[in-house]
Amino acid sequence: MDILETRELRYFLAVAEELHFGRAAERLGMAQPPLSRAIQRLERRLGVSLLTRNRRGVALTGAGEMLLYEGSAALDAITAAARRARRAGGADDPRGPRNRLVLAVKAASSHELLHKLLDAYAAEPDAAEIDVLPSGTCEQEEMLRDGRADVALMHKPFNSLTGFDSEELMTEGQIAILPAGHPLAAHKTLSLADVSGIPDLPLARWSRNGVYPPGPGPEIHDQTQLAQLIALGRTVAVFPDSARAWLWAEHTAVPLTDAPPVVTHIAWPAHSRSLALAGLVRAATRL
Amino acid sequence: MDILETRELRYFLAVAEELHFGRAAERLGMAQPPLSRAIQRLERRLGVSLLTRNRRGVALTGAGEMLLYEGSAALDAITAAARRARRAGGADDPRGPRNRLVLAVKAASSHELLHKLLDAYAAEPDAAEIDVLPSGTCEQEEMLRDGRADVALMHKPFNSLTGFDSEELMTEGQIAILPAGHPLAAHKTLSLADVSGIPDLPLARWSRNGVYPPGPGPEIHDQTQLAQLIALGRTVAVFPDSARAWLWAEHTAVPLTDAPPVVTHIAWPAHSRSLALAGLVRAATRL
DNA sequence: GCTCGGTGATACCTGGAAGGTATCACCGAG
DNA sequence: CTCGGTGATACCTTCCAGGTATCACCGAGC
Repeated sequence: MDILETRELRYFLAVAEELHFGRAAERLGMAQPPLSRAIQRLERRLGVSLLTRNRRGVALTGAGEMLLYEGSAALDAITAAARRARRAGGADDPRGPRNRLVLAVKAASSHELLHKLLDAYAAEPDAAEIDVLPSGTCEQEEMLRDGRADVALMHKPFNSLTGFDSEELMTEGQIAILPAGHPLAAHKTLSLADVSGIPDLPLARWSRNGVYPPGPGPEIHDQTQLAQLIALGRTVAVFPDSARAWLWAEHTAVPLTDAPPVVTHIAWPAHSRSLALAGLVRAATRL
Repeated sequence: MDILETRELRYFLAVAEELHFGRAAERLGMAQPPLSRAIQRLERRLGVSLLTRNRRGVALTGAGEMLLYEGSAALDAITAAARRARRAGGADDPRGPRNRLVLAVKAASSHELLHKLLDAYAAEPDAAEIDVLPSGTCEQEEMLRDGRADVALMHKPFNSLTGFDSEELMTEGQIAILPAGHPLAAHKTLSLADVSGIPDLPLARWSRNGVYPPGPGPEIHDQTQLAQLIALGRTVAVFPDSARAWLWAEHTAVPLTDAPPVVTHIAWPAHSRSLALAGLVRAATRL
């Protein structure tokens, strides 16, 4: 029943995502025929057909869709197990096995809360070492799932907390960051509608999992680039209040009245049972 | 990095649980030498030592403990993926792929709520078929995790809901079920202390994952056996209020004043995204 | 209609890994 | 000092994963 090898799962996921045996094989660094055979074997073993091969490509069956969903989670769990075991044994640490915890934080988020958290935790007795791992926009969930991180700072409503345990740390409003010279910068407050429909100032677009939302605004790769584009009067961006910390003289921050508040949580996989993690969470809730 | 094959993981878990290569190999249906080699290979590949082999057996290192924890979850996720894919494809259903949902319920729990739930859901348009899967005491969590079930009725505080999403359905008090002739049966109410310290009437013991808690009372395998033992005046048991449904004439139910209330939840894996499941949960919350 | 490009499947071969048996090396208990 | 019990090693066999060459199929062109 559990005759599903990691390798087969990896192969299937590649095909299910590419919907093309040739490209999937290339991505896996192998030839196409063994890949076809592996999938056939898997289908035979499971007793269901996962893909329909018709003219012009491949489509997923119901069972295939199910295996794609559940299988990605399972593969994440496996790589997480391997990674966490390696870390616990100090495999990537020349100083040998020590108590450490990897904390994922959005690269663009405020340093203030993070500093307070790290200081508070470092003061605890038997504090583990914390590796701070900067992550892309909304990448923290994936990092927790596949074991690159043990705990993360997440921002509702941008991150989804399903499957994780979490504690609320902080709530803040959002601001629009405008070029200082722009007429709208003179306002005391703005609404989302005010900043989303400006013809000469399109909203900046952040990538999410490598994909950019559609729209006229520029595609943003990092915070410095964004800051520059705003300073040049080319775009406007919406950020949590704490972004004020990195504003330039050429920027103006205006509070948004109707933007949803951003709630920062500390979150971790629900099954975690680590003392170091418990200590960090305790320190966080005491902030 | 994710070079951790399912087979290797299964092998390691067997050794980690048995702490003995010979017994683990027997359990896996293989000879001991290839098992030893497989574990060595795994340790070399991960770059950490998982077990310390000293005189008189085997012990887990820190990395080994981590892999035991995370690895069991990962193996569950894999078997769940395989099982759910098989089910979605109708592999074990001669009538072919159809929309079904497996609901795990504690075998001894009340039929009343279950009936109402199934009836309410069956009335929905496009209702999937529900397979009701009776489970042992507190086995529902495991069944959700390894894919034998898609959704479960759980009873707080007996079941842990960590890692699952859930909705509360019902709260009830607990009762002591006594032989009708026993002096205590005359009381209007009792406390936990009253029923746990009776010399001639030791508390019945249910198995949990095949293990029985220590105590003088008889080991119970099923509800009928328990009912008989109570009727014979040999034991007493504590149950949620709804157990009144199956009492015999020789039994007397007495409410417990200080027993924690039992809350029935409908629970499912947090990552589930099935329409049928959503419908069932909707029907459940409307009860 | 026929070819052509692109798809996945099949045939066949080969190297390596997984598993089995026999045996060793080690150590603690008598 | 042996003996029982442990895990490790040596060596062999089998089988499967992967590679190359090729086929079978189909839709789009000319």
